[in-house]
Amino acid sequence: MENREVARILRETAQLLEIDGAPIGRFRSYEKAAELLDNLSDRVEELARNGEKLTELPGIGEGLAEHIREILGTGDYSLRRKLLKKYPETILDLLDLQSLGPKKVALIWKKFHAATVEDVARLAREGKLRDVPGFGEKSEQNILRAAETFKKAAGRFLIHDADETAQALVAHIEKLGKKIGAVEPAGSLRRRKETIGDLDLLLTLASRRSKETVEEITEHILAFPSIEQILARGENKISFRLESGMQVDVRLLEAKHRGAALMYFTGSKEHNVALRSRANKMGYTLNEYALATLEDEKPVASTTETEIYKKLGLAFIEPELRENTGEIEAAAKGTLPKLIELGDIRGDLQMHTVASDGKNTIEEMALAAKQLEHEYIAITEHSKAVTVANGLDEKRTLEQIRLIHEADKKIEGIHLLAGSEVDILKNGKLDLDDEVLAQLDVVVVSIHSFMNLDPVAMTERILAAIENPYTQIIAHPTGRLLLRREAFTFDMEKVLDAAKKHNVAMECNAYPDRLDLNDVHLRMAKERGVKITISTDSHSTKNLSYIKYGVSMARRGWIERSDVLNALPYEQFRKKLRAKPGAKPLRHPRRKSA
DNA sequence: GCCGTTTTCGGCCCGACTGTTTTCAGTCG
Repeated sequence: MENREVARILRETAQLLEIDGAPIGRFRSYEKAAELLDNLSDRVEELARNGEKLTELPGIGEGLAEHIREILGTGDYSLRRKLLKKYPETILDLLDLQSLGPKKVALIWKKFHAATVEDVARLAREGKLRDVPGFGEKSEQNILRAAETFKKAAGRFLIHDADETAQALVAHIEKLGKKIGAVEPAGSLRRRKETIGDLDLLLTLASRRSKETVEEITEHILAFPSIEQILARGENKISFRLESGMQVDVRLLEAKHRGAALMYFTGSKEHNVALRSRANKMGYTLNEYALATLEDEKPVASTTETEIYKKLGLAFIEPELRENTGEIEAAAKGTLPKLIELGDIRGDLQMHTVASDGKNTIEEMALAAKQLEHEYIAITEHSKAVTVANGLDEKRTLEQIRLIHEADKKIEGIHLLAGSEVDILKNGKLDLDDEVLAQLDVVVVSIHSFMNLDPVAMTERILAAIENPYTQIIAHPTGRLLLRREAFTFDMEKVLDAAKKHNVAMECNAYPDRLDLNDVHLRMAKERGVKITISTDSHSTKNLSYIKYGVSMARRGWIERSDVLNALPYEQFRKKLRAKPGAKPLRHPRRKSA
């Protein structure tokens, strides 16, 4: 059983307990256990099987250890089942409705036995909810709107959609000119998570807060086109929903609070909770305004994040690391990684041209990559098994190799490598003959079919591909498509161990729909010394800039420059890439002037 | 249900906003 499945059962139990009116700490324990498992790189099933003490995990005591064992053993949990006899499972959907929380959901259930979004929406439409204490006409309207949104979308967005929206909003707000200070995204966008729920923007006022300026700023922000609904409008916060369904929160703050606010609203929630607990132990209290002494609430740091971390005895923690997965301990010990940066990237090792399913030619891709200051790229068309993408067979691949090498001679300032994104067939064999594989400069392999194999067969399939002596890089290893398709299930640990053994690199695919490997897997790879490549999988020149999303995912995975093959200069990169059978030593590389 | 530099009992992050309740509970992030 996967960690996230155990976590889901625990989280649902927590929600049901909360609706059931359990004491705050009890359901919090279940919530915390679920968070822990979601972020654990070890499989809890393995830990339990190897007789490891689950109680050594923070927040897991005798009770929860026993519950987790029950879940692993039976696939379900008796308390959850018991609660689900009392409440229908759909009641959990109601918690997703804005303005409804556990208390109100419990009231609605008690009075009407309504437990689906549709039922509650009908009660609201019929004006029956206003008789419940704590509800009124406004609440009914809010519930109706929330029910609409619930139907429309799961409410999460890809990082580049959020990025674009944030840029447009920042540009709009910056038209206020000198009336404001900085406008900057916080929240999960600043942490560079792969999907974003709400957009958090922090607006620093240019001078002391006054009613008139706040009013003027608010009016201007709310004139942003494509606002669908205003959710809140206070002196500190404006919330609205865009037509895309994305919710935006803009916080207005004074410059002296900027560091504390940035920290607070960047999160993650788990990181903040841990920081506040640390602050408490050190005699401080931390909120969105300042770090202050517990004794007399005297502020000691608030303007920059760096000074607040410093007062807490911590090095500055990059936003991508703020998930409470060991970064605070590392910051205290001074052992934080020096994360890879966009500027470290020297090449891009996966892209397509018009020969398969790309939009641009070899030359166009090369020139666009040169603009991004890449030193080298690999052109990697699909192989013949991917018929929908016009994959290349052996003959066309050989011709493509010739064309790439020809273009390489013509184009100055960038090395062009002849690659292929070779399909891993159902049985683990590669989709091109060895003679052709031998002639490629870069062999990237990946799965595009039979994605629902059982975990054992899928693991065997990928291991077979790794053991193939021509394989150099496994592309988008888990096959997930964000918000659309779950990852394949296989034994990542075995795969990574094999990759290490055979010097096969694992890709961090930078395409915003993929971002695969993810942060947790990248960290597992790093711990084993497996090399990483960060590539865009571009299908047009425009996609080449997606490399930044791959870099931020790598940063979330604690990856440093030395872990990444395509952060190496050209010649070193070619030397470090897995050597193929019969490969001649690299002929004296022609010096390419940049 | 967990946990301890105040603690083996009693608290569990904390402040802003909304709507309705005329003094505050519930929700949200």
